[in-house]
Amino acid sequence: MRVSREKAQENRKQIIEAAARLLREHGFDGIGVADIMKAAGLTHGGFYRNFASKDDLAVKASEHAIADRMALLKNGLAQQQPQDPLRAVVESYLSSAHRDDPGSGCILPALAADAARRDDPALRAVFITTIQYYLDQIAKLSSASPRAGSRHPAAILSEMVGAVILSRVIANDPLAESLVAAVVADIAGPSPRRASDEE
Amino acid sequence: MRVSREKAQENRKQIIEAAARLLREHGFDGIGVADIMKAAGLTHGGFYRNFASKDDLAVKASEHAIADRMALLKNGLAQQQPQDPLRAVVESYLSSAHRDDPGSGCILPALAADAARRDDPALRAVFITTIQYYLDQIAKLSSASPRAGSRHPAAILSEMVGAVILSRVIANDPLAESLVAAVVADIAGPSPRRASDEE
DNA sequence: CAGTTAAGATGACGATCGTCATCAAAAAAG
DNA sequence: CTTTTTTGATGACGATCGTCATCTTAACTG
Repeated sequence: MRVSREKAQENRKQIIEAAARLLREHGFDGIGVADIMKAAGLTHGGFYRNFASKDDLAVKASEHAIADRMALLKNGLAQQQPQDPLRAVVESYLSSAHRDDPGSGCILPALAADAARRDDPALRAVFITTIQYYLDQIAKLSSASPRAGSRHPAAILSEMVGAVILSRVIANDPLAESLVAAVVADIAGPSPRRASDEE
Repeated sequence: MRVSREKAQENRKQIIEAAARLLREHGFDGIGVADIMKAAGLTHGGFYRNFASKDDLAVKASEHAIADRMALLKNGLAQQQPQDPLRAVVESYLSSAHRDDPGSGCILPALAADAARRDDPALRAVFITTIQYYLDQIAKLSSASPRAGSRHPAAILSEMVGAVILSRVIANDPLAESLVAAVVADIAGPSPRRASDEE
């Protein structure tokens, strides 16, 4: 049952998107090829016409996931134009929306520990690129922030990623909310008064 | 082939220790019961006389792993008596010895992301206890540190855990060393001059 | 329109998964 | 010493794993 080239290309995109979500939710070893294909609305048969291996898909899915996130961050900043962009990014990264939905979130808290266990250079490369991207962004944002660049971007990124991971493992425990609040305040300073009543 | 009670107890300990190492190295879904038993010097047959399930073993192994780490931290501080204990802990946590050997390291960077994906309350409880323990220790240590308690323990712990995870995924890339150095300096301040030439 | 190409469904492969029934054998209990 | 108990080895179960061969079918090529 051959389909049109456009349909085939769309199917391939569906596979990558389903994989991006399911791999982040269940880990590289927590989800199978068949389940990914089913989530994409296909059977497992056509998989190896699209990808060389499951590892290959993992690379493509990770790339797609992080490209999505980069676009989301860029658009968010462009239309919000926050006065403290670093705070805006941290609050978004540590929001319950992000913490409670790893499937559409950043690959670093979701998959970095998994990726560290593989010796797939292509996969590691995606994570190196991702980390470098975040470091650049944080450097740029924190220089435009009230607490101008007082900390190294690597420190801020580590703290953000660690906080998301820890908050996820203790989700539903009151400890989670206090941890997140402490980290937001640590990075962006205490919550500012509303813009209308600034001194 | 029955063995003595002492031998049986020792075997059980071997299983837990092998599991603690292999689970941290390969993740909960990355290693099987048979391989764990083999690493413990046994066959897979006797497993379910010792543990109710693989999940049950994961809980016991995580508990053992963190108890081991707590003892190591306690002993290290007791015999070193560092003048800046928080710095000593951070430097140890971010040392290449720890980063390059997840199998005998802290369960937070190794398994927290994995644990967050399971809805096993017993397993989550181990991680909640572990996090609470670290928060208490950091609170205690940082009040005895030169940079006295200026930051919330949750911020410091998140940063430490995140840094280990990120450094592991980019191991062998020069970025890893600079990230670790930046995080150590961020938490403990710039490397102090030797004690002999303090001002 | 006829011939060719390729996408995807079906189904199977060997391996491995978690789990358990069974059994041999030696330790413990009497 | 005899009997009972229990450890751990053997082996198998159904399910699932990643991967691939085959075939149908329809899109593309000429």
